[in-house]
Amino acid sequence: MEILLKNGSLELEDGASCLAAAQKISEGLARSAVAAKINGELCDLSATLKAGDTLEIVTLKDREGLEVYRHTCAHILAQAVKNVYPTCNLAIGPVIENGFYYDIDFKTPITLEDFAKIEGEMLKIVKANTPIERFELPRAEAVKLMKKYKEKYKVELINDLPEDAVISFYKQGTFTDLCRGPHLPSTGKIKAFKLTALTGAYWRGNEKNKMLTRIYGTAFEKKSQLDEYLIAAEEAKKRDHNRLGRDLGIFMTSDVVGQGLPILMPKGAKILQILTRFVEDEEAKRGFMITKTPNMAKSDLYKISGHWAHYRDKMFILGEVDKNGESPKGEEIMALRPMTCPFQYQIFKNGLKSYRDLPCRYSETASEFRKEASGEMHGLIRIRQFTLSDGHIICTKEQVEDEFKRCLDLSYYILDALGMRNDVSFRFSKRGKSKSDKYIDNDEAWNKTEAMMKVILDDLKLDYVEADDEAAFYGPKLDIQAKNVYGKEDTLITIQIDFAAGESFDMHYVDADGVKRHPYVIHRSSIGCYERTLALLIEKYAGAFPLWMCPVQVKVLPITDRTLAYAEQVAEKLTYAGIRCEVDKRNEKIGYKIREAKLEKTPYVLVVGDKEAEDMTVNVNRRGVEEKSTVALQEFMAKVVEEDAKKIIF
RNA sequence: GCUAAUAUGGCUCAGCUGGUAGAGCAGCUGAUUCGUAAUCAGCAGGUCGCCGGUUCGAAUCCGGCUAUUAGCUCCA
Repeated sequence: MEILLKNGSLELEDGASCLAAAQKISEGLARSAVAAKINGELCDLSATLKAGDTLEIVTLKDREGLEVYRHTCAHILAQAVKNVYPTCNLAIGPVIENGFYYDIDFKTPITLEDFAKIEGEMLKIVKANTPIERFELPRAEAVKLMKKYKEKYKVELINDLPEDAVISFYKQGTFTDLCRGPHLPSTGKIKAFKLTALTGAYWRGNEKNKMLTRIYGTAFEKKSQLDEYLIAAEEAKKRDHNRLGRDLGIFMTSDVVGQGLPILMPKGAKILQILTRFVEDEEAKRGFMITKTPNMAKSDLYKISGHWAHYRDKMFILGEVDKNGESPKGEEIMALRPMTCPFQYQIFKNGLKSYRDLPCRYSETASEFRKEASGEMHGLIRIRQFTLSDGHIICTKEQVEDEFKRCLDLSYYILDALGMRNDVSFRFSKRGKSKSDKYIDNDEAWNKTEAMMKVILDDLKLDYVEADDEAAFYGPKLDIQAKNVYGKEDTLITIQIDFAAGESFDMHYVDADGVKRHPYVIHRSSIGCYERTLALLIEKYAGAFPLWMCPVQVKVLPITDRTLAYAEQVAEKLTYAGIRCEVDKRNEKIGYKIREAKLEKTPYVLVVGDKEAEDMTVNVNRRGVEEKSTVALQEFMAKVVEEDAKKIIF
């Protein structure tokens, strides 16, 4: 029979396997093959071919090949765990970005110390080089088999498979696991693996279900690649803002202040001030009106906005309330604001608006408060009080598209200045099919707004992923996502269209035809949450920020006390020119001072000695540049001022 | 909130199976006045996160709380 390849064709015996095909092409290919694709479908190497099939051999060079490899490793982990702890129950064991995990229900909890034992058992399974065989069963038989092995989670999985699903199993020696596959032909193919973490995870991702034990691991083709990966992961941790930010004196936390309440120290506060001024000025240039609204309000406001019904458990409430959110004593209840929207709406409602007043663009550097669950806090990324560049554009239906695009343009501009434009991805966060009570109940509004946003996003040719059940309680969002050093993704910036607020807040404007109409609202952030953005900046630059956002741009180091006066004179001139600088006045050797200034990642270090003092020059050490140069102080100042204004990203 | 781990001077960490704390860096003092990533010496600094329990005796064992970290859930 004839089999089609990417380039050319192959003559094989009837019923030949993919592996046989690979062997016919070359022995080398057969050795490196891990799976195959028949007519584009990923399958085992043992899968048989039919005349006319298109065949592609998958190796570890392919992403899918590595996934098959890691998935097989997950099965080896499962088998090893079953060997060591026969009473445990297996749940699921998928491949993830950098490896795999397996969720397991242990009768008695295991610890990290048990990893050695499990890894040892895995090694035995690999060394035994057991063949891995696929077989299929009808549903009833499949359930029976898993019941025999007392795998209750697998039984549940089988029962939830669609009616027409093929139910397949993989058997390696005495171990059999429910799995769609494909897998490697035998366990001996695994060369380098390691178990990396031990955590908990809810069965089926639902917090109402039992929490299982999740074992994370990874596997590579070669030991050297595994080592490289582990070292890279260690290196990434050194950039972790939560460590670096503290080391560099950017922020701290205090037990007595509380969880999720970071304290920004002078350097961190300075960076935020620089970013805030930049953003507020840019917003003003783009027609935003700055507002300053209260940090708290009566529950009455949140009842109108829907927060009281949909968001109350995440709010800090001042005063005693019952489970319906009412004061048992009939007192006035205040709450810290989790968002700025309802406050800015009050400004719009102040006085009758004409269509000529629209779009009405409000923005504010707002402190917001959200009672995140205790386990959810993380450094500066997830906190309970944060500063959001929060704004609302109140406009006509016709203006929505243009205003939305302007919001995105502003965010692009800011991301460019931060050097982060290429670090983000886009998510269209919809309610989608999910209709839980966490969303405002208005199908028409949801459908209409989601459709409207999709048209805009498609028109912008944005490369976005759609995500159901990720919307805000009041509407869909365009989320601009960024990843931290651990690869965990968070929302940096969000732009949202709200179609219901006009009506629920009774906002209106008088249109050209004299009719009162409800406006549309765009909720948006330009730079996102300052603390979170700062966290990602620390990690991106490993603390070596672009000049314009450095809390200390220049450090002046006198060589001896003789030139201290000159150093101070230099610093005074720099400060007067708007350059942020410090003088290291300590009586230390110049090498010592340079070392410290460099560890602090100061962009410019100026060494001043007798020579420099004599002719009003400075010896310039640029961060990351080996050569040093002596230039006139005036010249240096002009250069730094220019560089600062340009917001050059290095 | 859940599953786990961790908590020792400002920082990084030692302190084995319970006998009552130690180093390096930082700090302070003195000497040194030095030309590009750590000058030398001395001093000081800790009720071992907090509260309770077991014990003749707890940094060490047990419980509770607080905080931190990874993950789950959630999310700007």
